[in-house]
Amino acid sequence: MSTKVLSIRDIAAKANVSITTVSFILNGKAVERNISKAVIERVEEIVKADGYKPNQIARSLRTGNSQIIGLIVEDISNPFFAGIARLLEDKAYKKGYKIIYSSTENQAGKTRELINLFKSRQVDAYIIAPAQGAEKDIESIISDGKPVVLFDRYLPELDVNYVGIDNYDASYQAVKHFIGEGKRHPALVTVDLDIQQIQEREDGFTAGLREAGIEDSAAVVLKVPFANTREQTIVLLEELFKQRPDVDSVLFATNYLAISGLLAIKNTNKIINKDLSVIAYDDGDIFKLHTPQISALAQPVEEIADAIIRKIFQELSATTEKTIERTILPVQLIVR
Amino acid sequence: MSTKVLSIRDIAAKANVSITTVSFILNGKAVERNISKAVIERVEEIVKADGYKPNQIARSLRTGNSQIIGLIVEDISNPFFAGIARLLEDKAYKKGYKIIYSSTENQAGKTRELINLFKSRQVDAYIIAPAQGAEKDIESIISDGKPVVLFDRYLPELDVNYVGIDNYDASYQAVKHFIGEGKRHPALVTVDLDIQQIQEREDGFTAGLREAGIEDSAAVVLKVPFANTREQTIVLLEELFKQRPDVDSVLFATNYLAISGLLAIKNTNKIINKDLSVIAYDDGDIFKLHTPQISALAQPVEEIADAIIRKIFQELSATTEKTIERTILPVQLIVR
DNA sequence: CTGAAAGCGCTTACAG
DNA sequence: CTGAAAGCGCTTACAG
Repeated sequence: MSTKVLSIRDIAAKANVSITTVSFILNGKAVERNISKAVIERVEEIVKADGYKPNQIARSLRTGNSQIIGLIVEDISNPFFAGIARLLEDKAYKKGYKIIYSSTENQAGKTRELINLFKSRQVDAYIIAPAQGAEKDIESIISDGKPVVLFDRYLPELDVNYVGIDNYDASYQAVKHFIGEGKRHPALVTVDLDIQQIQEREDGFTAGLREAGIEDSAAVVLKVPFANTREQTIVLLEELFKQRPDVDSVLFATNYLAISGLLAIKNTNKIINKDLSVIAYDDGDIFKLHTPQISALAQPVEEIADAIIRKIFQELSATTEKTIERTILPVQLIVR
Repeated sequence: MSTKVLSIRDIAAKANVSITTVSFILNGKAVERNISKAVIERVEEIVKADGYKPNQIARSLRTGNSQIIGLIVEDISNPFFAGIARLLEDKAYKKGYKIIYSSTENQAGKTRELINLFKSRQVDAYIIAPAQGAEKDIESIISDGKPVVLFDRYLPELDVNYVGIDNYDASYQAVKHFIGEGKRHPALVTVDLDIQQIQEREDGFTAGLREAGIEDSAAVVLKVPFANTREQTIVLLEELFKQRPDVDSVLFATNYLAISGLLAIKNTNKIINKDLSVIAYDDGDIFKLHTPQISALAQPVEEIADAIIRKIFQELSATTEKTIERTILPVQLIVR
């Protein structure tokens, strides 16, 4: 039943040459090795006819690289990460690289396991939206000399490539928009993670308020526990709207918080755009389709994916010293 | 800069034993090999202290398996596939397996490349939502003796495990619901792919109409080209609603068609639930959040993932003859 | 123009 | 209770 898989040895035998010759032909070094046209053609024909594919495992063991890039995100089913993953996959594919990905659920332990897994699979480069606490593990791959690009979340202690957005400015834009609409009581609904990016989203928010002459003490900031189920979050938000009826605008710091928030608002008697302005981080179909449509801080996903891939391949082909690059991309407020 | 990676040889040297002994200890065969407690402890301590991880590439080359399952879907950024991927990832992880995934964009050529890639990486099993035309390639992995489970799409010519839903009955339920609401002119918006699953969705629809005494000739079925951009699809749908003002209910055969459809309906003067009943295949946040909420044919994703994983691991541990299993799960119409 | 041989880091049948 | 050695399928420095 299990058909025998061909090896380079089989091809060499069929073609009456050594495996060395076959290997050189397969790796495009036939010309530089002055292998005769006749032999090249003979071997290529046999390879094609038999559908021979070199065993990448053996090749990896020998060469130490794998043509695989490891991608580590918090949750691949989050549309933002799924979208980035898809873009990275396309772009890497065109250069002959594959992406393998896995979710960490924002646990440093799981991140460590994944990094170890990827290490033991000899991935050639890493793209990581890191969980807090993963610093040591990330350092270890950097010191292995592998290209590493962090995105979405930044680890300040680490001297490493990063592609992200200007979270501070994004939140600031959002508040400015609220104030421009005459709102005086904006709220921020964020997550209780101690992540630089999340902190920046809050800082931009409070800075915007301060500029508008609204005191810090008047600011409404709700930090939703990361581990909450959606149902728990909805209850929490309903409570917020009940206790603070003066809130006239809300900025949601993540797309899933915005979704919970919209569901919570449905259960109140607040009417969006009349009683309450809403802006969500990350754009998506869901905000376009909502009635009314929801304004969003759209991350430039295409540019993010481009910047990541560019840096990865720059380092993969680097002969010279690597330079750390931090790319901060602007976010566009889409008003609807 | 690049710290030296440890090998089993280094550990053996440090512990003053042979690599054979280290290997047996690492693979939990220390007891059956009667290795002394002292040696076991010494080796384990060194392994731990040095953070040694066996090179999986070498292990794969030697054993012929990889503890990796390959997942091939049409588009990982589609929420249905992203959700399934995440569930499979969790379930496989618990059994010590990793999932690697890639998107085919429904092209047989890309499917072939991916299968070849996975083959050359020696994945242990395959989970595939197959594109039409991939039959030969799938046959080749089956004849390699690897476990294969298809899902979402079925290839009738192939004698292979499958996990799917009862598409015929789902569409039939939807039509029945429309008729129960007094609708007499249901439309089906589907895709022009020649896939069994899509055909079944149409067959259930027309069967429901026929049962209600509505003639085939009166049925409105729009087949949207697969390659359409969203904008093209929206134009097409607006055209449909203009030309067939009698349509009083619509079943969308995929989640992305429903999204385009809802956007198109926004541009007409039709009011959902008043002028037009809507049911979408695949449930999601987007339908829950829409105003009004949209009824959906919810695929039992958890059950689908469970059935796939169960079959995969059953075959991976199979000592006896494998039996082909086809699991068809019921779909629930969620009326909103 | 071409090949024999070493070696990547493991596992395991065999021997003692 | 433990180890020497073969071999998985490649790549490549070296030799001719």
